[in-house]
Order: sequence, then C-alpha cells, then structure tokens
Amino acid sequence: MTKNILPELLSSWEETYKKGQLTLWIFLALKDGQKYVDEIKEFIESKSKNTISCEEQSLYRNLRKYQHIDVVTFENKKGNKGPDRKYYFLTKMGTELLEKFIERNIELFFSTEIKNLLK
Amino acid sequence: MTKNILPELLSSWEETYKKGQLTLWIFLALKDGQKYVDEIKEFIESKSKNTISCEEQSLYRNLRKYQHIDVVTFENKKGNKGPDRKYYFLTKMGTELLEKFIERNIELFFSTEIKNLLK
DNA sequence: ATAGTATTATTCAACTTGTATAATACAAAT
DNA sequence: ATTTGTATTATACAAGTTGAATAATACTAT
Repeated sequence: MTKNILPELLSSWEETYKKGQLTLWIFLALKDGQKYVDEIKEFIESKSKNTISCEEQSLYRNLRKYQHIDVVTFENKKGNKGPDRKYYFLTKMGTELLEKFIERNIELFFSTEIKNLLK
Repeated sequence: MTKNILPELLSSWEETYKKGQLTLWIFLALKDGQKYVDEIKEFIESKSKNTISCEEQSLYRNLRKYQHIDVVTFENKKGNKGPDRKYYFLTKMGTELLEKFIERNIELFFSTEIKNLLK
C-alpha cells in the first residue's frame, strides 16, 4: 500500500506559487480602499476564496518595505479598542505602479489562450 | 529633477511575482505535449506574451526536481544536431497534480470578482 | 580534431514567506 | 494602579525559488 503524496505536493506547490503574489493582493486591497492590517488580511483571504492566506507579519513587512520607497503610506485612526490603527493606502506612485503592473499583465489575466490551457 | 524609479520597481516586482509561477507554466507546456527544454522555454515565453521569461537552467532544475518525485519523466529522441534530446512529459501523478492545482485555483483564475478588482 | 548542441552540477547572491520570539504602545476593564 | 487585549515594530532563522556564472560531460556532424 503506497502513500498518496499528492496532497503534500499540492500544498508545497501552492506555498511556492503564492510567493510574490502577496504584493499584488495587498495593492488590490488598498486600491479597494484604505485598510489596516487586519482588514487587508481579511480582504485577501475572502477575495481569494482562501486560496491565498497570509500571516500578518508578512503584511507588515511588505507594507513597511513599500512605505520606505513611497509606494504606500498611512493615516492614523482610532479603532474600537487598543492603540491607533494605521490605515494604509497607495500613494500616487503606488497607484501608478499597480496600473502599470496590471497593464503589463492584462493579457495574461484575461487571455482566452490561457483559459484554454487551463481547461 | 527626480529620477523616475517606476520602471525599476515594476521589473523588480515582476521578477518576484514570476517566482513560483514557473512550475505552473512548465506543467502547462508539458500538458500541451511532450517537449524538450528549448521548446518548453519557447512555449512559455510565447504563450505568456513574454510576460514570463526563464533561464534554461531554471527549467532544468525544475524538471530535475519533479523527475525525482515521479511527476515528470522523459523520453530520448534524436534532434537535428547534437546529442539526444530529452522530451519531457507529465506522469500520471503529474497530470493529477496539475488537475488538482487548476481545480483548486479555478475560481481565482476565472472569477469575475477578481476581474473587477483588476479593472 | 573541431565546433556545436544538449545536459547535469555546483555555487553565490537576492528575495520572499512562515515561524518564533521579543519589545513597545495604548485603551479599556478590573 | 494593575491587568488584559489590541496593534505595531523588529529581529533572526529555515526553506524555497530564480538569476547568474562557471564547469564538466556526452554526443553529433563537419
């Protein structure tokens, strides 16, 4: 009786696949409207139908990186509890960056040829 | 006069974004029919409209990895010149793996919600 | 012999995520 | 005043991938 290793393979593949997509998801979340970390996480997981999950640490790291290069910035707001929340949003450059990225990949996202490959 | 760093940001982002997608592209290439490395490379670059480029070394490494776990295998064939070419194709498990991956991500690929986000 | 094609292997740099751990800050409840 | 819970920042390591460079091998055709 041989062990079925497909589920392991699949999850390890998906873990790798996810890498690098997080930035796109974060940007989409912020394009949708300013959000703080918890909301970004929730946005990504629900919109991706739980295909993309992410640790908050990854979000913080990612957001910090893009703050440093003036792609993302934030605004303090009071939450229900605890200290102020940082509501992140895209800067002008961030918006342009996202647009350029989408523009460059639009064929990839929507091409019927790709769809056929996936069928 | 400030330097426009958008192109740099974009290409560095895309480099990261690409990581992890290569496996999917290789599998799609092999699903399309058995191919040797040069053909796989050409397939990926043309089908992705040059959005995804890849070094042959990456293909070899990737293929080797999946050979070891019985997801990909090959068949020797003579080329026009040089030594035999290895024509790679998916094993039964490889085919199942690809199907499971697509099945799990199908909503992500085709969801109209995602499309709207990208608009 | 020589040149060209195809493959395998190793190493380093660069990057990202997951995970763990720790520290800080502040608000509200007790 | 102390404790609890929330939100954030920081650091470090493991694991994984690609790009790039380099080297070696094998085989064919000229």
